[in-house]
This record gives sequence, structure tokens and C-alpha cells, in this order.
Amino acid sequence: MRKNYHHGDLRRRMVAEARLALVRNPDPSALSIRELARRIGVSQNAPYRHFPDRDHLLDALAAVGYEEAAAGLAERSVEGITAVADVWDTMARREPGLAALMQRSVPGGEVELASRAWLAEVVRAIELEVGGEDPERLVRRAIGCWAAVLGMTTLSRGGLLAGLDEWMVPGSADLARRVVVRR
Amino acid sequence: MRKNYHHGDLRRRMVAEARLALVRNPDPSALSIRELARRIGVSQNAPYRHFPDRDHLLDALAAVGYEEAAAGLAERSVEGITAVADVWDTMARREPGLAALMQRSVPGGEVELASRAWLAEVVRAIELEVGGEDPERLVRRAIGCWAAVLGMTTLSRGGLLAGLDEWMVPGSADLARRVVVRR
DNA sequence: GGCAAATGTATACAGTGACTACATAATGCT
DNA sequence: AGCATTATGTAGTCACTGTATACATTTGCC
Repeated sequence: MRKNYHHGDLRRRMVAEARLALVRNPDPSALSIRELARRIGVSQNAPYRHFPDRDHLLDALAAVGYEEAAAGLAERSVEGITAVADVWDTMARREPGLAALMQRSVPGGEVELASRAWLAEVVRAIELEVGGEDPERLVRRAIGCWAAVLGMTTLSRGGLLAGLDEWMVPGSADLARRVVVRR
Repeated sequence: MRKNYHHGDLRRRMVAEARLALVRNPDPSALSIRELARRIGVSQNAPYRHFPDRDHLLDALAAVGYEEAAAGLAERSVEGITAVADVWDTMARREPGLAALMQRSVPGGEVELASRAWLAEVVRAIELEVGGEDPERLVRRAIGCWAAVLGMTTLSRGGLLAGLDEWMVPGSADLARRVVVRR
């Protein structure tokens, strides 16, 4: 009889609220399904109708991160590698918790596809900058670039570079440009 | 009157047992203080005499990881960046859970010093490879190299490259060992 | 209109980190 | 040696978590 017995959009709402929670506290392991449900105003078990368990919620959120990153890169891939570094850096700085989630892809999960879309976009950006290399080399460069940027943001987000002087830390765009994967 | 009321070496034992637990299950958030205590045969609260909370235990373990990595690199730093990649990748492959811990440094924690020792060793390795560069560039290169290798192992350990690696390089997935940072 | 599927609620359980109060052993001072 | 202090253990408790099971309501389809 109640008007809002059914929420109507709980799945999407959970993902959004999880994202907010990660902004308040970037540690993904501190994220609680019950608290999200409470905050949304729904019973503590309702979320389980949409996600088999906690990990699947995190996976869905990480996928959103990759989708946004890919879209952001697509908009400005004219700029090449700089754009790759910039897009990832900005995301990692604004939402460190989200960035942390994006380091893991469960096989069969949503991240699997979304991260591939991101990688494709990186390949496109690299191609624009370095011109017509053979495709395999291109992909390897893209992976190297992604790894370099990811590594730099991981180091600084984790505080591993805290206290080091500014001049000691390489710019991630420069680094990304110099990293190459041998075959 | 019992013989073993005091364990005698509980702190070290906890770290060792935590490491084992991470080998059984690489997810650090699944690691339980109580279970470790149970396994050691000590009361569930005894560990708290040695670690103010769970995070400090993880920090201590991560520090051990950095110490070993630094020592391992010192033994073979003649080889330059490849040795860096090799040492890190081997560690990350054998103990992914430990590698995950090593992405975070609490200010004032043990990782802060240990990771600096590791970085110093990386600088040494890079210096051997590229010869006498000016110190600033050297440190930047070292950090960049660390980041690239870390990023690479994170990508493959996280499954983000699943399905791609064997496509790119028939037979072997040890991408990190093939990372090159150009000057 | 009625019935099945989707989506919500209520309740319960075992496990956790962490706190407090207390017990015992080890250490060091006199 | 004797004794007080400190280090290190135990016991018991609390609020909280993920998740399972059983039941209720709503929605959508024939």
C-alpha cells in the first residue's frame, strides 16, 4: 500500500551512492552495503536483489569509472598521450577510491568490457600521436602508457611519494611517452 | 603457571602468519586478526598488545615486503631496470596480496622508511644502467621506472589484461620484465 | 482479473575489529 | 631476596558487517 514500496531505480542508485561513499572515505573495504541501503532509505537486504554480493557492486562501480574515462578520453583524443595521462590523473585525484577499484577486473564482470573500451580509446590516442605503427606495437605502447600513468597515480595516491620534492616526481605524461613494452 | 602464558615472539609471529594468510587468500581486506590469533593459539586480543589496530599490522607486513624487495634488488642491481622489474614482478606474482599491501604508506608507518630504502636501491640500479646522469634526472628516472613496473604488474595481476597478453606475446605473460623506460 | 516474476521487508546467524576489566609473567630497583 | 612496575596475556562485551531464508508487496503480462 505504501507509495514507495518499490524504489524503482535501486541498482543505479546504489552505484551512485557507493561512489559518494568512496568520496567520503576512499577505502573500498570500508564501504558497507547496509549503510548505503540505510542512506537510500531501503531495507538492508534490498540491494541483494540487484547485486549477488558486495564484490559485484564494486565491479559495477569500477565499470562506470572506466566508461567515464573512455568517454572523457574520446572527447579529447586529439591531444594524444597527454590526454591519456590527464584524464586518468584527474580521475584518480578527484576520486581516489574509484581509482583503487579500477585496478581489478573480475573475469566475466562489467569491468572486463569497460576497461577494454578504455584501452581501445588509449590506442586511438596513441595512434594519433605516433602515427601509423604496426597494430601490435601500437597496443603494446598503449598498455605501457596506461601502466605508467596508473603506476604514477598509484604511488602518489598511496602516499609512497609523500615528502619527496616536487622535482623528483616525473610528470606522468612525460613518463607515459617514454614507456615501451618490448616484445 | 602455564608454561606458555606468554608467547614470547608474538609480534613477529603475527606478521609471518598474516603473510601466510595472504598467500592463502590474496585479498588483504579478508585478513582477520582473530583468525591469525586462533591459528597461533593465543587469545583473540593478544595481538592488540603489539599492534594498535589492524592497519598497523598490515603496515608492518608491507614494510617487510619492501625490505625484502630492496635486499633482493641489492643482490643483482647490476642489471638495471630489468632487475627492478624482475624483482618486483616476481614478488607480485608469488605474493599478490603482499604486493597489494605495498601500494599504501601510512605517514609515520614502517612502510615509509622501508619504501625509501627500496627507492634508493632502484636509484642505484638505474645509475648502473644509464651511467652518470645528474642526480635529479636519476631520481626522476628511478621513480618513473618504479611506477611503470608497478603499473604493469598491477594491470596483469588485476586481470585487466586477461586475454590480451597471450595475444600480444605468444607463450609468456611476463609483461613487466619487458618494460623499458626510454631516456 | 488473475497469476508469475520482480522487488521489496523481516529476521537470524556467524564472524569481525575494537574496547574494558582483569590475570599473569618478566623486569628492574632497592 | 623481595617487591612494585610494566609488558603481555585472557575473558567478556558491543556494535557492526555480509549474507541466507522466509515472507510481503508491487508490477507486468496473458
